[in-house]
Amino acid sequence: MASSNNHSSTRTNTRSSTVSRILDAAENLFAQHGFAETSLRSITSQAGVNLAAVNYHFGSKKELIQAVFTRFLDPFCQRLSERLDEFENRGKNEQPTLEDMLHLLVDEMTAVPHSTAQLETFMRLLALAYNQTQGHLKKYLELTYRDVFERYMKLLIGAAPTMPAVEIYWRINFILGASLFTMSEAPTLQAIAERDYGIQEPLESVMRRMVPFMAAGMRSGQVQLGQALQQD
Amino acid sequence: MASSNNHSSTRTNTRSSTVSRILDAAENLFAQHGFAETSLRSITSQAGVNLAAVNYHFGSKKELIQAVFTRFLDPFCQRLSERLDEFENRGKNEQPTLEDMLHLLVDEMTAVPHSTAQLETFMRLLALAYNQTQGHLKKYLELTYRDVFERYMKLLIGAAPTMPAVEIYWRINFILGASLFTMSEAPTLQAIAERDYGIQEPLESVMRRMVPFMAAGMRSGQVQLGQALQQD
DNA sequence: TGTACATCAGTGAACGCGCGTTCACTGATGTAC
DNA sequence: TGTACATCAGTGAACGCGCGTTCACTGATGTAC
Repeated sequence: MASSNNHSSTRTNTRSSTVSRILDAAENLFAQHGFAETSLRSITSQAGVNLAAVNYHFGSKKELIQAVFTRFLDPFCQRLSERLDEFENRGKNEQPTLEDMLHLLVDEMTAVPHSTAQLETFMRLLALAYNQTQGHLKKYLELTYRDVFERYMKLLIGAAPTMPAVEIYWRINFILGASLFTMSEAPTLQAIAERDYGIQEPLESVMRRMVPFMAAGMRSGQVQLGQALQQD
Repeated sequence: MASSNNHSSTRTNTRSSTVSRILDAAENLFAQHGFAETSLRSITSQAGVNLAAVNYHFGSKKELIQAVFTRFLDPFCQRLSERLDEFENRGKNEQPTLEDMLHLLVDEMTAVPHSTAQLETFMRLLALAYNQTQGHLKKYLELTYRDVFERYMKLLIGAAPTMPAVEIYWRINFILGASLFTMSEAPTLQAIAERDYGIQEPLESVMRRMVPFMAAGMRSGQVQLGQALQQD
């Protein structure tokens, strides 16, 4: 059934809402229960379509999972790539700072989804994908989006303070982990924050909170002459 | 079958190696493939025991999963609790620092497992457990280990710099996320570090790298009179 | 304009498979008298 | 010391269930002549 997969892009009648209904339902159910724990029956019944429609339109459950990610990541990487073009073309003395690079990600992640709820949902999916140990999904994502990822990393390393490359490497992973966790657990964490501190804030605001934390972590141990107290 | 579960602790003949063989196999396979993706058949065949032995000794797959966590977390929390006693009894002017509190966790986590490999395995399991959305596991862990967790948090907050409580709350979650991610992905990340930078280091060393990063992140934006450059 | 055919989205029912769990059973060990 | 019984760990085979996938089919729409 892999060949019939092509129809959905060649024949993009807006009436083929079945495809997007399936994607919507899959996105939410996967985020709530995980990939293995979500059955095609629960997806198709929530979407109000026939069970066989998933295999008809996507070929298999695997390919449906990939399609859910593609729908978010394609426009995200497209936008990110354009912003990276601009950064790369800047002169030597107007290179982006660490904070610029971090805010850039927040900007583009919040730009793609239709709602805050959808952003939270997708962050959960990203974290789930990362936690998959030996699945097809991780390989698929690495392969598909490697180019943009590597361009971003190059600029980020350029903005990082001078220190051994391996130290930068580890700190970038600390940042990545903090982001994935915070955003994928956002709804839970926000609820606790509201209950315990009475403070209600949108996900984007939480993401902005991460920037000074991460920038300071990256710069830790680095002697900053004259600018020790103005770094965020 | 829940009642037959009690035997394994009352009758602790060392010959009941079936139980620990099952736990060993389950620990590794769960970490490699996730809970839902690991069948009892694969666990029992790797352990070299009969399929029905899991239900006989543990009652159900759910309870096996919980037992895997208990085996690590019980001694860990026991040790941690004793260290917390000591910290809590200290005088006002010898309170533990942020770094003390972070190193404390590293100390006790590395003390429990038999090998580095087992530590990595267990960190994967912890991250998997956290990523479970609405499972029995998260509730079970929260309920069972809440007390020690809350005592640790109280001391950590006491060691944190003066800033709005909600800011501390978010930053602690950033730390938690960075830790879970780094440690659960440790084998992969270590392999990349060795390939790209030729540096081979044990997991404990990576965990120690996190301490200054996190401490600096926690203190970001905080004015540090006179001690600005000696904080790690 | 009318007819024949091809293409497509979508359907209903069934398929085989692997899963967690159950159950009657065996054999070894410990205990009571 | 010997016998009867209870308790326990472990077993082999089967159970029913939910899963992803398949397949023959329908009906609507587009195209060729």
